[in-house]
Amino acid sequence: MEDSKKGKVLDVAMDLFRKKGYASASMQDIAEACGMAKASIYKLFESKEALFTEAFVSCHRTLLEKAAELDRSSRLLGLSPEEKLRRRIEFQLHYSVENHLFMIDFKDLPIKENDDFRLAWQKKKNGMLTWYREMMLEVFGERIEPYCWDVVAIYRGIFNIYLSFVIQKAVSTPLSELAAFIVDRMNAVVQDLLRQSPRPIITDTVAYVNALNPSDDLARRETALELLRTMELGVPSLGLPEAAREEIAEVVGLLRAEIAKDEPKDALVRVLVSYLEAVPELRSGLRQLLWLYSNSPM
Amino acid sequence: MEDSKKGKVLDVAMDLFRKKGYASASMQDIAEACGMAKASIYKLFESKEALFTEAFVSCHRTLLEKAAELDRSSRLLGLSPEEKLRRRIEFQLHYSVENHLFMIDFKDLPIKENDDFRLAWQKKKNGMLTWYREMMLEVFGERIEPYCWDVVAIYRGIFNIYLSFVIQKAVSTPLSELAAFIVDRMNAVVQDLLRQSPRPIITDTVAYVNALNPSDDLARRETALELLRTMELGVPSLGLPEAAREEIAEVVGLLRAEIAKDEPKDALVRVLVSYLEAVPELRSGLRQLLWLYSNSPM
DNA sequence: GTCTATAGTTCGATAGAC
DNA sequence: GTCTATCGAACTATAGAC
Repeated sequence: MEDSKKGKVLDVAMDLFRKKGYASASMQDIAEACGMAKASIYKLFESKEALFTEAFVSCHRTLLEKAAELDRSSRLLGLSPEEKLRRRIEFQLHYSVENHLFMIDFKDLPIKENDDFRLAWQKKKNGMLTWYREMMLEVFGERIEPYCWDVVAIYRGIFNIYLSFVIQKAVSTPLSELAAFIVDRMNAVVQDLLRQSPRPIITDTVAYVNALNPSDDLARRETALELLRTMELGVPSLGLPEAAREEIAEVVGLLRAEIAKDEPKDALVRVLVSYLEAVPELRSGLRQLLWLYSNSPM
Repeated sequence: MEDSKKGKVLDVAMDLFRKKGYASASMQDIAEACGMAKASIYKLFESKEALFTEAFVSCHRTLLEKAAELDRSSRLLGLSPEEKLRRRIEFQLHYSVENHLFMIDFKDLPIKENDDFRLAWQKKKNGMLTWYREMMLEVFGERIEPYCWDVVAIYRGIFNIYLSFVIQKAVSTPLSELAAFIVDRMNAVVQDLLRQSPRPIITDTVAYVNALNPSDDLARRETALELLRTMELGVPSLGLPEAAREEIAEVVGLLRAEIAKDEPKDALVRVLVSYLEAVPELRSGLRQLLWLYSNSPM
C-alpha cells in the first residue's frame, strides 16, 4: 500500500525527469503530476536528490533485467555470438533512446555532488563495464583479453556517438541495421588489434577508476559481486554436463556469499577461485575478480 | 582600455568556468576573482549567459587558430598525411584536456536554452564537423567520400572516450602514443569500410542537423562560410604553380564574399563554383558547399 | 549592497479513522 | 481524544540582476 504509492510517485517522477531533465523538473511539477502536495512527497522521499537517485537505480536495474532476459532468449534460439551481440546493441539503442536522461554523464550537474548518487552512479558504471567486457570476450574470444578494455572503450565510444545521432532523430537507418553496422566496425577494430598487437592503452588498473573517489572500496566490492552475478548467469550456457554445471553454479554462489561478507576469509576465496579456474570460460572473469578483490580491503 | 578590462574579466571567467563549471562558478566568484563589484561586470557583459557564451566562443576560436598554425608547420615539415593527423589528434587531446568544460555537451544545462549560446554552439559544432571532414578526406583520400560522415562520427566517438579517460587521469600512456593508437584504429575502420562497402549510416542530409533547430539557416550559412575559410587555408598547399594558387585563392575569396552577402547572386555562385571544380582537391568541399547553399535560402 | 525570483524544504492546521 | 495523512502556506538559501 505504502509501497505502491511510492512506486506511483517514482514512475511519475521518472517520466518527468526523462522529459524535462533533473534541474527543470521541479518538485512542484512532480507533485502536480501526482495530484498531491509537495509536502506529501517528502514523506516518501527524503529529498529531490534521493528521489532522482532511486529513479536512476530503478532505470538501470530494469536495463540489466531486460538484457538478461534477451540473453536467455538468444541462448534458447542458439544464435551465433555475433548475432547475440547485434541483438544486444539493438536493444541497448532502443532502451537508451527512451531513457537517455538516465544514461548521460552528469558532468557539471549538482546531483553529481551527492554521495548517495555518486555511489549509485559508480556502481552502475562498473556494472556496465563488467557487462560489456563479458560481452566482448564472449563474442571475440579470450585472445582479445589484453585489449579487452580498449575494445570496450572503443565500443562505448562508437555506440555513444551513433546514439547521439539517433536521439537527435538524425538517422533514418533502422536500429537493427545500425546495430549490425556497429558489430561490423567492432569486428574490424578487433581483427586489426590482434594483427598489429600494439601496446594497450587501458589496463585493468584504470578501467574501473573513479576520478572522484580513487579508492572507493565499496564500489569495488559491488563490482566484484556484480561480476560474480554475471558469471552465475553464464553458467547454464557452458558446454558441460548438467551435474558439472550445477556444481559450478554452487561454487560461484559460495564465492559470492563469501565475498559479500564483511570480512571474507582469504583462504576460502583462494580455494574457491582455484577450483573454478579449471573451467576455461571462467578464467578471465576470475582474474578480473582477483584483481578487484586484492586491491580492496574488503 | 575598456577592451582590455573586458578581456581581463573574460580570462578570469574562463578560468573559473574551467575549474568549477558553469553553474558552480557564480557571478560573485568571478567578481571577487577580478577584484571588482558584481555590478561592474554587468557593465561589461549583459548577463552570465552572455559572459559564458563569449568565453565559449573565444575558446573555440583559439582552438581553430592553433590548429591552423599546427597544420602550417606540418606542411612546412613535409609530413605524411598520417603523421599530420597524429599531430592534430595529439594537439586536440592536449587542448581538450585543458578546456574540457568548453568541449562537453551541455545537455540538461540551463545555458543550452539561451538562443545566443545555441547559435554559438551550433556554429562551433558545424565548424568542427567541417574541419574533421576535411582532415579525414585529406588523410584517407577522396574514395572515403560516401563514408566521410561515418568516419568522422567514429573518429569523434573514439576520440571522446579516450579523452574521458585522459581527463580522469586514468591513462598513463603519453598523449603522442595515444594519438598514434587512434590513427591506427581509424585506419583499420576505414580500410574495412572500403572493403565491405556497407550502406552508410550518416549522410550529408543529417550530418549538420540540429535537433533543436531543424532548419537553422543562420547556422548553415555560417557553416558554409567556415567551410570556405578552411578551403582558403588549404590553397597554399596545393601542388600547383604560384600564379595558379593565387588565382584560386582569389576566386575562393570572391565566392566567400558573395555568399556572405544578404542576397547572394545564384548565377555568380554557380560560375565561381564551376570554375573551382577544375581543381580536384576542392571538389568534395564544393559539393558540400552547394549542398549547404541550396538547402538554405541565404 | 539590495532586490527579487526560484525552488527545495519544513511547519502547522485540518480532517477523517479508530 | 489521539493518531496520522494531507496540503497550503511559509521559510530559507542561492544567485542573478541592477
